Amino acid sequence: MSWRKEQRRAERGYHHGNLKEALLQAALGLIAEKGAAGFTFADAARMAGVSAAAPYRHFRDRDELLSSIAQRGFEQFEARLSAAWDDGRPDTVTAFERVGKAYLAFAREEPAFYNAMFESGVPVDANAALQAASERAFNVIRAAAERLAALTPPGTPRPPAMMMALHIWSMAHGVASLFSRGDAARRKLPMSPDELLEAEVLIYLRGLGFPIDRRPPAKGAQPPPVPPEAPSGSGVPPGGPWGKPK
Amino acid sequence: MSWRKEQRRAERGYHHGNLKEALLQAALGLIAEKGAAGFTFADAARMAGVSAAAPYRHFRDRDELLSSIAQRGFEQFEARLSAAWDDGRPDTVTAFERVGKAYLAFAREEPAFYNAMFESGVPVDANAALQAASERAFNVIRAAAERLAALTPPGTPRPPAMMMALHIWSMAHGVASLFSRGDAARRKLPMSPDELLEAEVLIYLRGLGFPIDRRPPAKGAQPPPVPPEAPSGSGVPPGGPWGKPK
DNA sequence: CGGCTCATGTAAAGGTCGTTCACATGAGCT
DNA sequence: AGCTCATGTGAACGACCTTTACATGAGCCG
Repeated sequence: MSWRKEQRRAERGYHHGNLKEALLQAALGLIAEKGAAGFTFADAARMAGVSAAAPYRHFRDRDELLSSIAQRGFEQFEARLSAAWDDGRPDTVTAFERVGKAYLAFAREEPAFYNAMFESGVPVDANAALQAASERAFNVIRAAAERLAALTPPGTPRPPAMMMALHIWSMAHGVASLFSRGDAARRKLPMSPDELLEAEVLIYLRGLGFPIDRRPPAKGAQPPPVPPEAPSGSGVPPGGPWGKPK
Repeated sequence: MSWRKEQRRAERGYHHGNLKEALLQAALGLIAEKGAAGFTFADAARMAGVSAAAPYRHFRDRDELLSSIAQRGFEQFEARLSAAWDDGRPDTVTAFERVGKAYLAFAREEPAFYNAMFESGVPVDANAALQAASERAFNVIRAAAERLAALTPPGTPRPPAMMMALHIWSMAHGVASLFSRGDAARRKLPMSPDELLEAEVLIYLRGLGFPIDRRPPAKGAQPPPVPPEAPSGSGVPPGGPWGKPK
């Protein structure tokens, strides 16, 4: 079994050259497989082909590696939410919906990052950079909420954007955490997490007075979902995010 | 250091007498202190005054202890949600709100249970009893949603109760998980988690067509009778869940 | 009352981890 | 060519999880 290590050594020499990056990648894979709790520093080192002590040249301890991953996660998260938001194009509500979907997509497609960010026990304030990254990601939601709040139809009280942002975040995180990942996904559901979240957000927005028409996740092209920022006078249209009344 | 063990032995004899229960209690305390990840089987044994191997007479392994705790947690959770629901008294909406508060209160007051139930990585289906307990707890929310759905004002489409229940659960879990516990609570908020969730649920319910007046837990009842509910010190000022429009 | 049995506890040992420390290596600069 | 310092190694420590062989004694049976 030792030839393996010798071979590695032969291949890459005494110095790895890019160990820090290799460790981050290895950890990412391991977390995706076994969760942040199951991931071990030693495994990451083995996977990178170095001794168990080597990682300590690049990370103070296991927790620092974990919080580095969480930080990167928040950065990618911000990028994806930003892209989804696309500065509110083509219209605010549609873009807002897209952000919600992007949230779930990230949780689903990047389980390792999501795990490190929200389920690993790494405190948000473990690290200034981590905290900053986390806030930048949240600020995407916050900015979107700001724009949405500014659109409240006349006659309706305008909700604080911060509160809206927190609400949306809690919905997205709740759905992702309960129904959309790992063993949590084993709960039997009458609909997909995406549909669940979409309906939830639409109902919520309607509760705020937004004129939301019925339009689940369907793609069947209807008229432009919401005419560009023109609050139609209609109250609560028939139908609803969940389909036809019974 | 060994006199300690000897003394324990002297106090209680070779056989502990109630080790299983003692281990559960010890684990509960340790989880509350250091989280499910930080809790160790050995520590629990030490705390109960037995050798490290003794717990294996009562639990197959560490995970089984954890899932036992999760199961008990779901049982107590169900009890508290049921009590809060109180079969919909005095009126459905008020009782529903109370369930939401009870959810957060449980997450806050029983961090060890909540941790074991939702954040420990124990899969819900690790154990048939665990899964059953989890479903019973959810069924309280589901039953409440059912009653609420039956109340939808005429002319409004009736949402599926199951979906409502899942929405409410995701909101409560999202708020609890992000803002109401441990280091997550370190995020700075413009309002308390309780207020946040309450506003969120009210807005959601309004989105479903419920005639929610713009003032959550207040006592001065308007159309819906809200007699003597404890004001619960909610700091939500008049003017709706979010305050006055600007 | 005496003895048997089996649930319950103990000690010891093997394996894995996280972490530290003294030492080895070699890449890059002078 | 030689020096230096970042980077990697191996060995060692203590803690944990888990298994195994053995010890204890509570409860039952005759």
